[in-house]
Amino acid sequence: MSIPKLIKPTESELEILQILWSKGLATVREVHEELSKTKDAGYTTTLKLMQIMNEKGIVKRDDSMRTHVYQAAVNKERTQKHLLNKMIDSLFGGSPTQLVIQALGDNNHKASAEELEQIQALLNSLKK
Amino acid sequence: MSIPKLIKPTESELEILQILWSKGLATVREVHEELSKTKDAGYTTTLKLMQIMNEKGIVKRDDSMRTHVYQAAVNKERTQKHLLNKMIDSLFGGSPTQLVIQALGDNNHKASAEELEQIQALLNSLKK
DNA sequence: CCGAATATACGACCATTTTCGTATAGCAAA
DNA sequence: TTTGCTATACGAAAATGGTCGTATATTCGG
Repeated sequence: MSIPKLIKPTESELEILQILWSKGLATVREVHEELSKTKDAGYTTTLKLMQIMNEKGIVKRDDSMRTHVYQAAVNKERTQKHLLNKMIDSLFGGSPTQLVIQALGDNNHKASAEELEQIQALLNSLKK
Repeated sequence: MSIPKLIKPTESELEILQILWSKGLATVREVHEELSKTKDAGYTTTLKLMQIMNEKGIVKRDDSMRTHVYQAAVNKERTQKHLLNKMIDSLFGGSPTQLVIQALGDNNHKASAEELEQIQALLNSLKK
């Protein structure tokens, strides 16, 4: 069994990963278009980033065509969990509860009744 | 009215902030001693970090004595919330629920029965 | 008063991340 | 085939974060 490697994507890499996670497969141009909506950077910048991510093994690419096709090489949930753990340790003294409380009390991202039920269900299963 | 400025502490700065939040007031040496428990860096490194944090306004210091006394200049809860929001947006598609689920399902940081109750209480109050 | 201990200030170095200019090649329409 | 668009490759500058050496000042014990 292969231990999931320690991945620590940078800010920019995370932005690209998000796009790849949602698209599945994408070319540099597609990623760049998407990125341009919220960010202002040149095409070659995006290209370089993705090339480096490829070297790091964060993404995979099919370069059999002239236009290369990329996809994420790291698991979304695992990456989320990993970064979340880091935040729990570095910002919440190792207590996920504190984090959860802050997250739920967040007024910018209100949770819907439906979502609350979802959490309730999880909570119930944890209580046992 | 002045909106609290956007703070984005680095990893190292966060470590120092944690110590300052717990101690209230502390000298560079005290912070350094504490830091040394988990990290291996020279005294002047810690000093420099804290000097920079002072310039950035992340910490305040009283330099009326030879040995300066530092304290955090940013609010703990607000900083937590701010960084949490960033993570929710950048990694969980804006859904705090997804984050909460990941956090509660974390096996590295198991929540105690007591903590679960705490979350339950919060959940109850949110449901109304 | 002298020297050791301890404090801050400051500059420099190094690694990493981010940025982009430029070179070069494929491709397709005229 | 020539022109123009689009692609990748590559190198290098710029920005950032972290590290520490060294200089200098203060304090205190003797």
